[in-house]
Amino acid sequence: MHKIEVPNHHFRIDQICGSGQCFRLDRVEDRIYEVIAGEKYLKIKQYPDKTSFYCTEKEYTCFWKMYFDLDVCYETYIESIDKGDTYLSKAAAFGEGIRILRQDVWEMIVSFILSQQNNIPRIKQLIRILCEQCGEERRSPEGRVYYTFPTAERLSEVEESTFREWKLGYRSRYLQETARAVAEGKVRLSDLSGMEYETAKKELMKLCGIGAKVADCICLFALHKLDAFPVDTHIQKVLEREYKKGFPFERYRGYAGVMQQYIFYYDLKNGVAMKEM
DNA sequence: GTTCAGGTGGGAT
DNA sequence: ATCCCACCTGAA
Repeated sequence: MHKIEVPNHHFRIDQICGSGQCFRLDRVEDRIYEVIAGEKYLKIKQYPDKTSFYCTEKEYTCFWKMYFDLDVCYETYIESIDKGDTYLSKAAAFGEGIRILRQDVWEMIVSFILSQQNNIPRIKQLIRILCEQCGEERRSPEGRVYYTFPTAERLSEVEESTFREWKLGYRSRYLQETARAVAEGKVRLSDLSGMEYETAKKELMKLCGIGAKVADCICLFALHKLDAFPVDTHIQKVLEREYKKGFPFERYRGYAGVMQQYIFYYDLKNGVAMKEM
């Protein structure tokens, strides 16, 4: 099996895995991860100093390098952090290997519609059901079975009641209506990446089940609009606790979303650590 | 039994 | 505009 090796410069798969931006990236063995993006499958092995991508040179340069945003230097983002901002400095040091992925728009729309009032394991489970029921079965180079992410056209054919049987709950209607709207071309997904952040966000919010928070997640994790700063209940609490005078969005103009990820990951992992004490 | 988990839509003010 | 609350489900 052909593989590509890259140094781990501000790149940690486990951190990306735990940052909640991707629901189809999983650790399958020690150091080994698998990710499915749209129709594509990739096996990854990450050592302390380097990462092996099990794919061809072409697949790496044309897709995965871009997908993991490996052309961008995240050290620059981290170095720009206000040294007097102890909380953000600690958060960034803790999650320094996080990268903002460039995921598929439709996949993020569905994933974050399902994410509301839901936890990560359950979101993953719901996505797994959708892929197994409506995606296409494929095999990895090593023969592992996986399922592609179902298209809007395919999901628009599914009854709302069927989604409810699959335990999507009240999100069933949102998904049904959004899949239909996208399949009918009411919102043209291919146009979104060319739009400014605010415009793309407004366009996304035309879809049923997509409010400000979900739209920001889609802007950040699919459209790579780094201005997007999704505020969920977790981030809200951190802002109230650590930034009573307001978060310095001006200072991080153009990449506040990267800071959001450091904060989110830091808060999420510390929350778990606290519970285990 | 209650609350909460990475919110949103719809209706009342 | 802003507030309020119902909404599916499963786990603590």
